[in-house]
Order: sequence, then structure tokens, then C-alpha cells
Amino acid sequence: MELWSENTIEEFRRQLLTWYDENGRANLPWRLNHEPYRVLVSEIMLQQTQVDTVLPYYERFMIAFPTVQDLAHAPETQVLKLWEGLGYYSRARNLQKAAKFVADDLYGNWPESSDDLQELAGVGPYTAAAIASISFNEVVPAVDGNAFRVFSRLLKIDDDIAQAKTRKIFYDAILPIVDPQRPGDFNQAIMDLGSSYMTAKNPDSEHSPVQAFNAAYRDGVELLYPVKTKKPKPVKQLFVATVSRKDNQLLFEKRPETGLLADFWTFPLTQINSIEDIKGEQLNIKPVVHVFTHRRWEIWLVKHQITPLENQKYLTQNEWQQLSLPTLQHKLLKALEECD
DNA sequence: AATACGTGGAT
DNA sequence: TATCCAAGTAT
Repeated sequence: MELWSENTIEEFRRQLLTWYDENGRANLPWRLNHEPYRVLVSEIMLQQTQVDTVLPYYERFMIAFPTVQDLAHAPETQVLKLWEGLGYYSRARNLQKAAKFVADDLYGNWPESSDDLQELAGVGPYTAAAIASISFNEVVPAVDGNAFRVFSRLLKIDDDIAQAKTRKIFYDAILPIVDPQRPGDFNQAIMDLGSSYMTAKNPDSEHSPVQAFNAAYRDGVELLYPVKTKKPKPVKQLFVATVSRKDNQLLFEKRPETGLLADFWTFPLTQINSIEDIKGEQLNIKPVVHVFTHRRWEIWLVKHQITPLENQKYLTQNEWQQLSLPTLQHKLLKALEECD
């Protein structure tokens, strides 16, 4: 691992921030101003989600809920409807929980330190550092995937970023480098660098504004960084989705309040061991395939008239279109349309 | 420390 | 197609 002198650190900050001022994505909607509410919403949406995916969601969300009080006092159904299709739905529920905490318990007075911000639901070390630095100028590194990638290459840090304990190693390495005058811009510049020149695949470090500081590039080993152990493949699982019609209604089932797609409505889903279990009853020629982070579902549609159980309900199209449905369910509805 | 938790894009 | 990635957090 490389060690930088104070002079090197100061020159790095200058190069990075000069580039950021001229080439950073200043037009991103969450960079128009640094109100903590706007930063919070953007950071939660951006967790494990690409910028281009977030943009339309963010715009709609801020129109619907311009202030933390608006979000705090909105019906959860409306919040989830605006989150429909974004995934990781606990983020939406936690975001509203955090808004209630700030608006109601703290009377709108935001926690200003990284440590205190972590008291908000859904706000971990990264998000807290991002808000603290961007909104309140706290000198603290926001250690996200970009920071792991950028600094693992600049400093040749060999620790496995899949390991939880590695976060502290990066935090400690980056902390003395963060610009004490502009910590928020420093963190955002690292993110912009990580999504432009210092990408995971096909990086262009030769033209990077901080090429001279890149030890891995210098040594021709850039693509070895960051060191990251592989995750297991998603487990394959087979399901039957029951299509039960009554008049002009379809039967939906509310999923359990914990676990995958918690509390969301889908067709009743039953796991099967093999396609043989439904002996040619399936409506679709090809299964609906839906891949989660850790599971790969293949789903067959089967028509079957059912009397609703307690967690099941017949809904008209008008009714289910007003619900927030997971993308999985939208795929099933589309597949059903194509069968008719 | 491992694992659960969504979805869409890129190669 | 398979695989990995994309501004992580909660348990």
C-alpha cells in the first residue's frame, strides 16, 4: 500500500477538485442545493442503484414530497407507489421512518454529524458520511463502491472489499486525504471519478485527472483492483403462479410482512420441485424468469379457481393498478396477457 | 461475519 | 447466456 506525503495529498486535492469544478456532474438534481432532505433522498435511492435509473424516480419523489414534513405525513401507500420498480423496498419504508423521526421527533432539526445521522433508519456509515460532508461540511470520507475502487487502485490496497472489516482500513486511509475545506465536493468528486475514468471495467486511467497518483496504473495492475471475493450464484427455484379469475377480477396474495417483497401483492406463488408437478397445466410456453440478488425464480402460470384465503383478495384492474406492485408481478401480468 | 434484500444495464 | 456491476444497510 502506498503512503502519500502531505505535499502529495495537497496536490491530489487540487487536481481532483479542479477537474470536478470543470467536469463534475453539477447538473444532477440532488446537487442543485445541499439541503439534507434532498441529499438524504438521493443517497437512499442511489444505494446499489445506477444514477440513470434513479433520476426519474428522484424527480417524481421530490415533486410529491418537497419537504421532509411532506414525506413524514404522507400515506405509506403513496411512498411505495413512487418507489414502484426501484427495488430494495425496505429503503422506501426506512426513508419515511427517517423522515418521521426528523420531522416529528426532532421538530425538523437535522442531526448534523455523521455519527448522529446514523440514528436515521436506513442510514449506515456511507450515507451518514455523505450527508454529513455534503450538507454540513464534516470532514469525513464517504466510503462507497466508488471509493473502494478508486482508492484501492490509487493506493494499491490489497484488502478484500467483500469483508466487512475492510471498510475501516479504507476509512483510515482516506480520512487524511479528504479536503478539509470542501469535504462534500471531495467525496462527490471521487464518485464522479469512479463512474468516469476509474470504472470497474474498461477504465481510462491514462486520461484521468489523477493519473499521476494511480499506483496500480503505474505498475500495470489496475484491473487487479479492487480485490473482491466472488458471491455465490443465485439459487434456482421453481414456482407456480395461480391465475384465478372471478368476473373481471384477479386473485392477489399479500406476501408475508418479512422477507422478499415483504407486504407486496403478487399472484399466489407456490414453490414446486419440477415442471412435472403441474403435468402440462401451464399457460405460458416459457417460464417467467426473475432474478434477485440471491435467487433465480422460474415461474409457470396455471389457471385454477380459488376461494380466497385470509391473505388473498380479488382485485379489479382499477384496484391493482393503484397498488405498488413489484416488477416480478408486472412480469407475470404481462405474461398472462400474452397467453390470452 | 455472512446473508438477505430488487432491479436493470453492460459485456 | 452468465456474470458482474450500481452512490449499502439491517440483522
